[in-house]
Amino acid sequence: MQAERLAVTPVPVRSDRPQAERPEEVKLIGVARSFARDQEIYGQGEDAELVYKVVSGVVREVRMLADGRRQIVDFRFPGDVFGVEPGAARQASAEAVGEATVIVARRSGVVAEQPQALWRLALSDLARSQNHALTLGRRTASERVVAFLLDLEERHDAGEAMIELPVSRQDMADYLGLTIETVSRTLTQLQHEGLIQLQGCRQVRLARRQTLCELCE
Amino acid sequence: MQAERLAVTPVPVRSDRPQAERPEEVKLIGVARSFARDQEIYGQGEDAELVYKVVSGVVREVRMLADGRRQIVDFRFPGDVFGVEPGAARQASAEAVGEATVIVARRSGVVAEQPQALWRLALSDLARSQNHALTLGRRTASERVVAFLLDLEERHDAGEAMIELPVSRQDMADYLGLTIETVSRTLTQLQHEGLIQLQGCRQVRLARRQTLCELCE
DNA sequence: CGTCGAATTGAAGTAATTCAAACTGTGTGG
DNA sequence: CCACACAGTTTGAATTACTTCAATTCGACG
Repeated sequence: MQAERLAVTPVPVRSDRPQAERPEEVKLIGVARSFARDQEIYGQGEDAELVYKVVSGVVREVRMLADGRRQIVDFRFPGDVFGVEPGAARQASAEAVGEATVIVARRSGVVAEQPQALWRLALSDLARSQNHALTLGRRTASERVVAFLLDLEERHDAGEAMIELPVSRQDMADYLGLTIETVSRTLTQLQHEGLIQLQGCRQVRLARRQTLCELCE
Repeated sequence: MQAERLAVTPVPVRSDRPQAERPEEVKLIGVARSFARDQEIYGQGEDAELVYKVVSGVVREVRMLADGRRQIVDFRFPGDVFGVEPGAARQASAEAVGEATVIVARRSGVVAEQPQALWRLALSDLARSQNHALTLGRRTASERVVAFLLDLEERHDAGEAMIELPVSRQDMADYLGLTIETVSRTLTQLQHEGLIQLQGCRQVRLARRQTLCELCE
């Protein structure tokens, strides 16, 4: 786990993202740290004095029940800031999905310097979360999977036809409130229906965009 | 729908709520408006230039799918501020659950005067929403209902034994991602297990608190 | 007392889960 | 370079929690 000083954020702004979604970038100046696959960045209940920005890799925010049931509350991609909490204690834990590196900064400093940007961030996270609640509460398995794929594509770098699934089936399942088997079955079913094409288990091409979008209303 | 000028907020702060949850009250100065049962306060897609504070009654925030499936994203009780959005357009609609009166203010004014309080509000709404996602994604029907009852009790005014269910079975169902029948069955089942006592369909007493809490971990 | 919307209860159906087995692909050591 | 091992994924069959559809009951209100 190396640590080095970094000038501001060297992360390219994704150009395809609508401006409303990224109103102003939160700028983090701090130390870079790398985490191994599945390594915990912070844990539920810990002190929430640090905030983070993804440089590379993917991070998942996780809430767990005592018996091990797991809900992934959101994924964080390069450029995303995470770890800002309402109270002193972390409500969720954060883990590196694969190898990931993040910039770490003190919460207090960022709050003092960029209150506006942090507020916007909280509001857009809230909107995302409420959307997620709609998915979890009212959509069927295939609607959930399609919603996830479309969200991925929207947050994805380029407009390439082939998008990379950055997370395992288990992570998809824990994000979508399903089991790994249901996710897998749903993907192959979508493929049979000609709505997507899978290439290995980590590459998807979305076909018939229109139909896919309609599936999520 | 009467409208009159109101001095600051005449709403009593709930004393039982932990301080961390209500770090600083957002103060709204504005016009009071009353809404009839099921009346829309604002609709999905409308311009989000106003913010609201509940004076009396209960408000639900609703997201809908095209075919009518409905997810209640949160309930707002007296003292709660709602309607602050990340963008220009409303992501959800808000409706009065029963007769309700709210204070209305311009977003821009509140943002200018109380950025800090609004930020805290957004963060605590986010925490609530992520918790809700855990419930919707990973909890069973009885766990969901118990979680709802405990949340209600926590937000409830006094420490009275009997708590009033402020919403219909349909609203509970749409909040918990269940059907009205499942909610009803679950409540009677909890009663048979001696975990709650129902008095009519709007009054509940929580018994065996410890066991109830353990059900939600 | 009768009416009407809301809630409860019952029976049948189903989407998703669970349990179990087979497959795939990737890295490792012979 | 091939064979093996192993983790992740896919597929299958049986089960189940929740839904759906259909009555029935409750309770507030004229």
